[in-house]
Amino acid sequence: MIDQHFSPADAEQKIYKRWEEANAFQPSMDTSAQPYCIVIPPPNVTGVLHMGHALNHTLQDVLIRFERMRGKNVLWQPGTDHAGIATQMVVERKLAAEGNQDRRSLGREGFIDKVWEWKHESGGKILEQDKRLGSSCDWSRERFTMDEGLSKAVLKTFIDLYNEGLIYRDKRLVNWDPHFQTAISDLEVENRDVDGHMWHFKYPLAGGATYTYVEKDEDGNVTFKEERDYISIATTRPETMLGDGAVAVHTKDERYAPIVGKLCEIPVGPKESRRLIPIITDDYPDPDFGSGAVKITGAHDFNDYGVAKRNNIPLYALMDETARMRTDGLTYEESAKIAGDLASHPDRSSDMDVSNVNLVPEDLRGLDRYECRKRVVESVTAEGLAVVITDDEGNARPLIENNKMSQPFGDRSGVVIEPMLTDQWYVDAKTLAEPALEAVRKGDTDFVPENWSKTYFQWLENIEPWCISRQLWWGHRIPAWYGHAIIHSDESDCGEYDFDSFGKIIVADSEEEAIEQFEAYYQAADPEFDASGAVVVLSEEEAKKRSFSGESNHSGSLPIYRDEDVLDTWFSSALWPYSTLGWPDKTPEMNAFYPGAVLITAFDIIFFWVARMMMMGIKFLGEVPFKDVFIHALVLDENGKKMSKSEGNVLDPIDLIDGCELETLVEKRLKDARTTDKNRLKQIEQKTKKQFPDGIPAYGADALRFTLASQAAQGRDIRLDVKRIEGYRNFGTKLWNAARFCQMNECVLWEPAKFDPAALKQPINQWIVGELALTSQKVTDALEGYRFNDASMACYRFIWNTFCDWYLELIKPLLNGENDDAKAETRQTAAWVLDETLKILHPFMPFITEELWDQIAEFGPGRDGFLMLAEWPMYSDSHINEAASDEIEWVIGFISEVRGLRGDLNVPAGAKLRLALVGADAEAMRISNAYAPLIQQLARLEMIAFEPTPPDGSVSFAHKGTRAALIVSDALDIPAEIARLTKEIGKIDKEIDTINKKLGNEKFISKAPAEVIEEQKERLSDYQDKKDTLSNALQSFEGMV
RNA sequence: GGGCGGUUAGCUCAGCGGGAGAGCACUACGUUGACAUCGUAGGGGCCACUGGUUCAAUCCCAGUACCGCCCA
Repeated sequence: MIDQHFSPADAEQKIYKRWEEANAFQPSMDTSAQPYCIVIPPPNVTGVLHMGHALNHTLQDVLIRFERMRGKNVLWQPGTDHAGIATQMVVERKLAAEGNQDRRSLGREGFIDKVWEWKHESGGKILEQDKRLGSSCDWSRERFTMDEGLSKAVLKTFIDLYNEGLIYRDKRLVNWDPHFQTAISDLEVENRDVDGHMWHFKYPLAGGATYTYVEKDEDGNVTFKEERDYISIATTRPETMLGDGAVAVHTKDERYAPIVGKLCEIPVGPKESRRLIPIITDDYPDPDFGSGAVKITGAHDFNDYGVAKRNNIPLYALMDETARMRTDGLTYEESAKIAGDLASHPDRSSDMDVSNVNLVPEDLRGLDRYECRKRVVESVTAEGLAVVITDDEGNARPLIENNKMSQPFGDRSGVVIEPMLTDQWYVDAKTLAEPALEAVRKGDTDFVPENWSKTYFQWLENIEPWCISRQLWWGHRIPAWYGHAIIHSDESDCGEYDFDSFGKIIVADSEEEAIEQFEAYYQAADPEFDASGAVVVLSEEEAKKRSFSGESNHSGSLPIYRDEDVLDTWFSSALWPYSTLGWPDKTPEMNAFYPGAVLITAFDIIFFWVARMMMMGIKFLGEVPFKDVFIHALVLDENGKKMSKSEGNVLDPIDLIDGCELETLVEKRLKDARTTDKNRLKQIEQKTKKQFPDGIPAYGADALRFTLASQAAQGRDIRLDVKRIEGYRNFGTKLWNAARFCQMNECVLWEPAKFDPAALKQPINQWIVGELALTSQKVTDALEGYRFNDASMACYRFIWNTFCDWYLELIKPLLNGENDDAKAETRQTAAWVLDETLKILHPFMPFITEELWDQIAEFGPGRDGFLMLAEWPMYSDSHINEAASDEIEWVIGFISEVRGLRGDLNVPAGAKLRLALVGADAEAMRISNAYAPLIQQLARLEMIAFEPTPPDGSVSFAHKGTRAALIVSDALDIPAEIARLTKEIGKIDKEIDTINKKLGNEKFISKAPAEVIEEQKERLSDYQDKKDTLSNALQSFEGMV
C-alpha cells in the first residue's frame, strides 16, 4: 500500500542510482532513430551548483527526458571546463592555507601536478550536485576541457588558425589584472560605478606663450574671456600624466583653436627636464566635459590608445605587471630626452620602439600606482598648477570634483584592471564572425526568444580581436616556439642571425616538430651549416640569458624556447560542441550528434559561449553547432535582486531540495559574504531570519524543478519565491494521493495491451481520455516551442483541476456502485489515465513519477521497465468524444452552479437540499436523470425532481436547457433573493448590451469574420436564455412582496 | 550616450486583436472513507498614461512617465 506522503529524501537518490546502474542515460545509438543532442554549457570545474544552473539544467533535462521518451537517440553531454584563473586561484589558496610553497617555488610542473590532484579530489562537485537535481546526462561520456582528446582538438584548432593567419601575435592594449598578472578578456572585466575624484591641472604653454581664452553662450555672446599661459585639463588618473604623449581638444572647439599645434609642458617630474607635448585635435574629446581638453596617455587608457594611434602619438608604458611604477629601462633624464625629441619630430614616432623609455622620475619608481597618484597630485598642487576655485567660505582651494565614475575590476580578482601594452596572441574574430552572423541571419540557427539575436548581432558586428593568451600556468600551453630570426639585408644576401631578439615564431604540434622546423629554417638560410642537432630548447629565461650575453654567437647551438603562456579557457570551451564528441577523429558520436539540437543558456553567456561556439563550429565543421539557442531568464531573489554571496540572498538549490536549518543557513550566508563589515553581516542575518524563521523545509528536487520550469516564461527574469516551491511540493502530494486513491479502489490495468481507450462506454471515462489527449497535445506543442511554463501548467491543470477535482470525484459513485461493467471499465480507465499522466509529468517531476510508476504496480502485473524509458503519449483525435465532453461539462457546470448558490445563500455545508428542474428540455432531463446520484452527492442534494413551475420557497438559476430551483423553504430571504437576482440580471444586461452594440454595428457585420459574428450571436442567445429564466424568478419574488 | 526589456488582482507572474487569467495571500464555511502539504465557495483589476490604426485594442503603432538590465 502506498504511504500517505512521498518522501523525496528516501526515494530520490535511490531512484537515481537505479537509473544510473541501468545505464538509462546513455544514448540508444539506434541508427533508425532521430538523434537529439544537447551539450551542457560546461560549468567551471571549481563551481558549485547555484540557482542559475538549477534552472539551466532543469530545462535541458526536461527536453532530454521528453525527447528520450519520444524514442529519439538522445545524448546529453556533460562535463566541466578547466577555468584557468579560477582554478589556479583555488589551488594557490589551498597551498597557502596548507602552509605549502607558493606556485613559483613549486615550479610549473610541480604546480600543475597539484592542480590535477585537486581536480581529482574536489573538482567537478557541481556535477555530483547535478545528480540530485535528477539530470539525466550520460555520465559515462563526461568530459573536461583539459582531457587529452579535447586538448588535441585545441592544438589542432590553434595550429590551423595560425597557418591561415587567423591567429597572430600583436602588441596592443589589453586588460591587465595586476593581481593575477595576466591579460584578461573584456568579458571578464566588470565595470563598476565607484566614487572617484576629478583633478584639474594646468599644463603651461611652452616658452611662456599666451592666448586669449574665450567662452561663448549658445547665441555666440562672449560670457568669459581671459589671457592664459596654460591649457587646463581634467583627469581621474593623475599618475598617468607621466606618460602623456599629447593634449587633445575637439576638432571644432574654438576655445583652443589658437594653441592647436603648439607645445605644452607636463607639470610633473624634475624641473630641469620637464617634457613638452603637442596640443592636437581629435573627435574624441567632449567639449562639454571638464575643460574640454584631455591628456592622452596611449599606453594606459583604451580611449587614449585610439587617439594616440590615429595621431601617431607614442605610447609610453609606466607600470610593471603588478601595476607598480616601472623601475626598468632608461633613466628619467634619458627617457625624457627621447620623448622630447619625438614630441618635436612627430614623423619619427611611428617606427620608434619606446619600450625602453621609462618616464617615471626616479623618486617615483617602484611606487604603487595609487601612492604615485598621491605624490603627483601633491607636487602639482605645491607648484601652484592645480586649478583653484574659491569655496563657499571664501577660501581658495584646488578644484577636485567628486564624481561617480565607471572603473574596471577583474571579476575574479576584484582588483582594478590596468590597461597595459603587451604582446599577446589574438584571434582574428572579425573574419570568423562573418559566417557566424550569416548563419543566424539565414536561420541556420534560431534564437528563442528571437530578439536575443539582436544582442548577438550587435556584439559580433563590433567584435574586437580576441586576446587568447593568458599569463597563467593552468591551461592549454600555446604551441609556439621562439628562436632567433635570420635577417636578410637584401635579396641575394644569405642572411644573418639576429641575436638581439627571438623574432622567429614557429607554431607546431610538438617540441620535436618545432625543433625540426627550426632546423630546416636555419638550414635553408645557410646551406653550409649543419643544422641538425643545433637547436636546443630552453626556458624563456635561460634562452634569453644565453643569447643576450652573447653566448649563442659563439657556442654553435641555437636556443629556442616555448611560449610560457596558456590559452583562454573559452578558447577550448568554444570547441565543446564537437571536441566532446571526439573531433578531430571521425567518431560515431560526431556523426550522430553534430550539430546539436539546441543550446540552452542565459543571456549573459551569449558572448562567451554562443558566439564563439558558432564561429569555431562553422569554421571547422562547416555547419552550425546547434539548430536553436534558447535563452532563459536569470533567477533573482524574491525582491528582484541578483543573487549574490555578498548580498547574502543566495539560495542553494541543494538546500531547497534537502531543507536547511535556520542556523546553518545564516552561518553559510555570513561565511559566503566574505566581509568583516559588521553592519552588513547583521543585515544579512536579520533578513535571513525574517525570510526563513523556521529554516527551509525539504521540498525535494521535483518541486524545485517544477517551479523553475513553470516560471521559465520566455523573456522575463524569474523572481524565485519559496512559496511557489511549496505550492508545487503540494502539487506532488496531490498527485501522490490521487494515485493512492486509485490503488485503494483497485484501479489496475491487468492487461495494458488490451486496453482500448477508444472502446470505452461510460461518458465520464470517454471524457477524461479526451482531456488527457488534449493535455498531451498541449504539453508536446509547448515543449517543442520551448514554452516550458505552458507545458508545466498544462500538466498542473490536468492533474489537479481535471483529474483530481472532477474525475476522481465523479467516478466515486461508479466505483461504489453495483454496475460491475461500469465499475470495471472505470477502474481500468483510471489506472490507464494515471499511467499516462505519469508519463506526461515525468520530464518535469522525474522522481515522484518514477516512484509512483513503481509503487502503483504493487498489486498489478508489474512493469516492463522504467517510466523514464516509457513511450511518450500521443493520441489521435479519435480519443476525443465531443458528446461525452458536452455531457460531463453540463454536469460539472450544474454542480458548480448549485455550490455557488448554496454559498450565496449561506446554506450550511452539510445541509442537503431538494432541487427541482423547471421546464427542462429533453437533453437536460436525460443528463440530470443519468447523473442524479452523482449530482446529488457532489452538490449535496437530497433529490432532484422535475416540476412544471418552481416550488414555493425556492431560488433559481439557469443552466443550459433548464431552470433549476433550489428549495430552501423557511431559509428563504425574499428581499435578499430579489437583490441577488437583480445583481445577476444587471451583469447579464451589461453583457447583452455590449454584444447588441456589436451586432448592431453595420461595419462589424460587414467586416468581422463570420465565425466571430456567429460566436457573438451564440453568446447573446445564451445570455438571453439565462436572463429570461432569472427574470421569471425575479418577477415571482417581486409578486410576493 | 547606445541597445534591450518591463509596467495586468494585495504579492509573484501568465495571457494577447473579438468573453480579463493562474499561484500565493485574504475572507467564509468544511474531518463528505485519496489528500488539512486538503476541500467548497467568495471578494479583489479605468490591463501605467496620452494619442493613433482597426468594425473591434490589455494586446498592434507612436509618444510620455516610472522601473530594471546590458554595453560604452
